[in-house]
Amino acid sequence: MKKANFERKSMKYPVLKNSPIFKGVREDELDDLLHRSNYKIRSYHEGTVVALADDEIASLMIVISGEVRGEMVDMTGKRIKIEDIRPPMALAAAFIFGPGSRYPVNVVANVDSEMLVISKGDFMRLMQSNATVLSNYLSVVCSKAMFLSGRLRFLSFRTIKGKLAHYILNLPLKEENRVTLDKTQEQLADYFGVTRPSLARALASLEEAGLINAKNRNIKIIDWEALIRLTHD
Amino acid sequence: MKKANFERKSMKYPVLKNSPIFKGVREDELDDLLHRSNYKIRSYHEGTVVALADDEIASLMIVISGEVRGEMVDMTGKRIKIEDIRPPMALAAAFIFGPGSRYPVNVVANVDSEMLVISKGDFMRLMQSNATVLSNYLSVVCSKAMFLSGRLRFLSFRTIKGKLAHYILNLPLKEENRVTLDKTQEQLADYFGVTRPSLARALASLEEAGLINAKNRNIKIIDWEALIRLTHD
DNA sequence: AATAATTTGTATCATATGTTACAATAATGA
DNA sequence: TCATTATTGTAACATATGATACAAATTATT
Repeated sequence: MKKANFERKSMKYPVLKNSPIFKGVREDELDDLLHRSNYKIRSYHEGTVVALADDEIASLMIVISGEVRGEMVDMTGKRIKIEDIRPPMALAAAFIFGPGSRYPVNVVANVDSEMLVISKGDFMRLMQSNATVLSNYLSVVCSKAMFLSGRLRFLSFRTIKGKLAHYILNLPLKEENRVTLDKTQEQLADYFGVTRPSLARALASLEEAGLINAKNRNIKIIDWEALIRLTHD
Repeated sequence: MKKANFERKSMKYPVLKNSPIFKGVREDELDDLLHRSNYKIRSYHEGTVVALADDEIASLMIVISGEVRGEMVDMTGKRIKIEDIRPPMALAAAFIFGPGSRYPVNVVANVDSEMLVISKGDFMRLMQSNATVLSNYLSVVCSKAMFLSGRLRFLSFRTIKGKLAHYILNLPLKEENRVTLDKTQEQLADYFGVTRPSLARALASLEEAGLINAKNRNIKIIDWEALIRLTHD
């Protein structure tokens, strides 16, 4: 027996169902929305430029296939990769509707890639016509703002011990007074924006001061009060 | 002759016309929008709590009259003021629609104040029905994200000289190679998150190294290349 | 012009962190 | 099990910055 009878017309870009912006929209509805939104598909060969830093942001662009990267170029021409963006994520989603919004970095295709492109105006109309998309997009932008705000507060701790205390206190408790670091010291140091030996020193210092017991990545919290105090410097 | 003939029904809250969220909406339209949005007015006496840190954000709140402040309370009970919020600004506007969004700080009335309150759901419907409000709000949130992102990048400069170089290079040119600092060293140091003497030292150091000539707040840029190089550390 | 209040320039000292290097330990794979 | 690699613990030193203090210079006010 052929399955054809049970098949419905498949989505053009099924990956969009999982995108932060379109998730929760019914398939047929999504097809319809897109169709009315004047979307375009643009293809980029490996290594070609998708957008240049300081280019004005004219559209919402979502990676459909392949992979692109954001990168900065310093004076000497050296490239610094910022992040990879894979399907079904969008470029600079939280910046699109800012006044005079421009791409903060260069965007280059890591491999042959396709982007779904919807102009700002069309996308705004799309949000007006579909509450789910509006809600999704607001969630994306607000999340980004919250993330950035949190990161900013985190970096505003002066000392490494302060950052470390904050980090430890926000780790999930394994058991009574025990947490486990989820990154290597190397990764943690990078996350903190400090060097690895300095981080190790801070850990040792917390232990020497009797605030914690650190055995490999397992940490037993001894003095909660003092740890909390460190996050208030 | 009486003026009454020429008077039209005045707006209930004219201050809203200048709010980032409602600006550009015609008066009668705004009245109508508000009326359909189930808005409420809440009054707060001086010193009373408008919202507590970690309270869930249930509504958009706009200061109509008076003044409120965001403040953190540290362990010892000491209060640290974050910012004052005056009419017609909103509370935590960029956080409202984040998943599980909560107030990041306590909000307290500085003086007797009134707040316009619209529930998240009602405000979202309002945005769907009015393109100007939608556009305004998106602009507010995206601007915030851009601001935070820029601030983050700024703070990621390790050295004070790096921050200073970046700051100087982004100042508007008065004339050929000349810029003017728009803040006192005190304010600048605060903005950089460093101490005032350290900032002065950094300035002196740049001058001694021959990158700039600093006379009071007037700065003459001598070595553009070297300044730019400092922003790439 | 005289005086007061801010703002700026410096100095000294303590400390946190970066830098580099190497050994010790743990994790991984043959 | 052994060997290899990755991770962690420390050390020594240089440097940037914080903290504090005070004098000089500038700006505001009378």
